[in-house]
Amino acid sequence: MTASRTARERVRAELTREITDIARRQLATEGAGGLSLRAVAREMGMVSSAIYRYFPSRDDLLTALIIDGYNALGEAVEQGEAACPRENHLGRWLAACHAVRDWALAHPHEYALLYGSPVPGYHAPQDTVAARARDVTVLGGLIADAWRAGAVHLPDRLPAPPPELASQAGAFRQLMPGVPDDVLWTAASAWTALYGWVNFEVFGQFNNVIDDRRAAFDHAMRLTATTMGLTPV
Amino acid sequence: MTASRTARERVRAELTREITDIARRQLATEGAGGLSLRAVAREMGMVSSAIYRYFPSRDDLLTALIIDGYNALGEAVEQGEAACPRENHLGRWLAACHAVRDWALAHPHEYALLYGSPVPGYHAPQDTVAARARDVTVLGGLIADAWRAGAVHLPDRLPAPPPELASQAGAFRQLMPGVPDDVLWTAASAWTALYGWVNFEVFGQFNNVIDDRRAAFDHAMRLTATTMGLTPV
DNA sequence: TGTTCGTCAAGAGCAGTGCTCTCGTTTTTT
DNA sequence: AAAAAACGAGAGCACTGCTCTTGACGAACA
Repeated sequence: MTASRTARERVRAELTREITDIARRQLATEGAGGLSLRAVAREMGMVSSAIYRYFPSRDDLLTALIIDGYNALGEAVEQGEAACPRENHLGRWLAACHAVRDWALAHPHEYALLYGSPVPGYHAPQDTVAARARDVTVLGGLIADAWRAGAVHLPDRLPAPPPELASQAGAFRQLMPGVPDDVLWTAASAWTALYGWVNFEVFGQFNNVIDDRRAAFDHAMRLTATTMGLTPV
Repeated sequence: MTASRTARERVRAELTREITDIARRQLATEGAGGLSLRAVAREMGMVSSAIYRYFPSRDDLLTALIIDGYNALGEAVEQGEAACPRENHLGRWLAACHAVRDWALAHPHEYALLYGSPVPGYHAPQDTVAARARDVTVLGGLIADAWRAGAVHLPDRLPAPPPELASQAGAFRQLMPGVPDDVLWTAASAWTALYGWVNFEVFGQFNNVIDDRRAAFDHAMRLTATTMGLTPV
C-alpha cells in the first residue's frame, strides 16, 4: 500500500500537481487577482467543476501556492546564506538580504502573495506558519552565531529597549537563544527594514527615483547591519 | 461662471463625490478586491451603467480613491509632525512615524491600496505622483532642518555610500538640499524601515509575535533615528 | 416661445467569474 | 460479483465589469 498506491491515487497526485503548476504560471503572468479556476481548467482540457474535486475552493488553491512560495523563498535564502563562510556574519546577512531581493524580483507576483496586501476574503491557515518562518530563522541563526562569537558590537548612543518590551517577541527570541534584548530588537528592526525595502522595490515605488537599486539596497543593508552590530571581518 | 456653475454641473459634482464616498466605505469594509461598481450603484439607488457617466471605468474610480488616500495619509503625517517643536528633530521624526502607523492601522484597506501589492490590471497614472510625495517630503524637511542646525551626528563605523550611488536618487535629494550623501542614504534607509514595519503590522505579520506593537515600533523607529544621526535633545 | 442639442438614467445584453448540484461512468473496495 | 467511493461533464445560480440603445429631461439658441 505504501510503496505503490492505487492508480487513482497516483493520477490524482499527478493532476493536483499539474493544477498548481498551471496556477503558478498564471499567477506569475496575471497576478493573484487574475488567477482563475476556469482558466486553469480550460488549459487542462477539463471542465471547471472538475477542479473542485482537487481543491475545494479558490482559496485552497491559493494556500497551496502560498506555502510553495514561502518554501521557495526560504530555500533561496537558506542557500544564499549558506554559501558564505560561517565566521563572516556580515557577509551572511548581506547574502541573505540579496537572496530575498533576488527571489522577490524574479517572482514579483508570488512575492506579492506572501508579503503584499492579503487577498480579500483569504485567511492564512495554520499550515503556512511553518514554511513562513524559514527566512527569519536564517536571520536568527546568524545573529545568534555572531553573538556567541563575540562579533556583535552595537553602535554607541543606541537607545535601550524600554522595559515594556522585556518579555515580548517570544517566538522571535526562540530563534536566537542567549541573545540579549538590545541586540534582539536591532535584529527585528533590521528584518523589517529588509522587507520594507524589497516591498518598495518590487511594488515599483523606486521607479524613477533610484537607478542603481542593487547598490542602494546593498548599502542600506550594510547600514542596518551596522545598527545590528555586525562589522566587516 | 466661476462662482456658481450651472445646476447640472453642481449636481454632477455632488454625485461624483457621493460615489467616491460610498466607494471608500465599501473599500474600508470589503477591501480593494470587494469594491464593486454595481454595489455602489445599488446603494445609490442607481443602475450600474449610470456610474459610467461619472467614472469611465473601475480603475478610474480606484485612482480617485488612491489620490484621496495619499492626501489623507500625507495630511496626517504633516499634522503629526507639525505638532512637534521645530528644533526637536528626533521628536518630529517619531511623530511622523507614529502618524503613518496610526493612519495605516485606522485605514488598513486604504493603506493596502497605497503601499500593498498593486491592484492586478491597474497602472497608476501620473496624477498620483504629486500626492504620493507628501509623506516623504516631511521626512526630507526634518532631515534638512536637522542638518542645517548641526544636529545630525552619524554613528561611528557607519559605512560610507559606495561611489556608484553618488549621483543617484535625485528626486529624493531635492527634498533635502545641502544634505551630504551619507546622511541622505541613512534617511532613505529609515524611510523604507518605517514602511517595512507598518506593512508587517498592518498585514498581520506581527500577530502572535509581538504584543505591545506600539512600544516595539517606537523603539524600532528610535533605532533608525540613531542610524540617521538624530539624537535626543 | 419653440426647437434643437447635449446630458442623463434606465434597461438589456455580453463575456467572464466562483461555486453547487445532478447524472452517468469508472475505479476501488468489500 | 456487488457495493461504495471517486470522478468528469454539464447545466445552472448569482455575481462581476462593461457596452449599447432608448427615451426623457434641462439648457442654450433662434
